[in-house]
Amino acid sequence: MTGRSDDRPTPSLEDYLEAIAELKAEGGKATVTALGKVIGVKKPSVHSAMKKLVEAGLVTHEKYGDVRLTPAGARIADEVCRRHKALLSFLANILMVDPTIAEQDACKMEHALSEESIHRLEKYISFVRECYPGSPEWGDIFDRYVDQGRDERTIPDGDGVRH
Amino acid sequence: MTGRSDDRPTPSLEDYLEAIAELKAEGGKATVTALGKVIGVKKPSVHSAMKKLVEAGLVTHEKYGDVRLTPAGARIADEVCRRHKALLSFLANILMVDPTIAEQDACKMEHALSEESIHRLEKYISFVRECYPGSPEWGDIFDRYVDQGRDERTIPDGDGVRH
DNA sequence: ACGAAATGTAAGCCTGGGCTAACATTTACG
DNA sequence: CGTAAATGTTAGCCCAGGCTTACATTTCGT
Repeated sequence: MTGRSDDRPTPSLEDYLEAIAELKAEGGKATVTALGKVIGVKKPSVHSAMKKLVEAGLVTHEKYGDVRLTPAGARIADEVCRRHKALLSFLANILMVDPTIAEQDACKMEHALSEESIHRLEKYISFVRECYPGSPEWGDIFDRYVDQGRDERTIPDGDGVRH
Repeated sequence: MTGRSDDRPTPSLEDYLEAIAELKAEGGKATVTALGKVIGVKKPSVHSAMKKLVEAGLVTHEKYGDVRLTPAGARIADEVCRRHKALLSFLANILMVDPTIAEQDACKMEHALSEESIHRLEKYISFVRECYPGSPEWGDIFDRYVDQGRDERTIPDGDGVRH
């Protein structure tokens, strides 16, 4: 009863599924070279990854053709994308981490979080959004807090992190 | 200017460093078998990991002796531990994920987050703690929100996850 | 429509990080 | 104090997931 099909593909394979979905979403074809560029690996690496995904029944890939997600593959790709979006939103909009770094971190964390945690994170994000509707102060307040260590009054707490 | 010594050991090696620190903290010796039990691997795996950590100058390990962190190793172990604690605190205390799952997720994510994100996460945690000092309502409100999809009024969102 | 450029595939290598089986050393107990 | 149990080490294997190099197929431009 822990969580449904928690037999996730490996992080690497999840990345490939995500990239395939991404390319399709942009109206393009998921070719071996395109995937290689998106993910940052060489063509033969993509090829062998596709072999594994085909075996797992997550994509179809005819010789010299493009790659397509099966329903099962699409479902997983959506899941990964959902995790990515939630993490990115939290990092960028709530923690207000630099967008580039937030993106990098989301890419890595999206493979590490359980379904339960992501579920609650999504809820938390919308909860915060609804409880502080469009509050423009929020960013400033938290930003000052991060830089100074306290809200208004400056009382150094000496935790060593300074920057 | 991106981030200091961002040449982290691999996730696996970070786990070993963390475990060594943990064992010491509990007043024990970091032996090969103890490490194997903590991390969940066999002795030879520990052994070869230690070889790498010795090469990297992060631990000392004399033949048939116990393992000790060098200053550099201790510094990294502390960092990892800091990341772990921040993530665990966020998951367990703010998202209120089940403690066991929170612990598992923290273990995996602690290798994925950048220094910048962890820094801001730590600040966020104390910020929330200070802004909602001991509010016992908080947990209930958010909990209901998670289960119901809205704050007070019940508007099911049908996302299928139920538990 | 044919050959060059782009694209896809195959074979084989490397590294990280596990494992087992076998051997070495140390520890502890009768 | 000597031997069995515990502990540590070595050698050699496996898998994931990259890589290069070489070869196959398709696409395109003239």
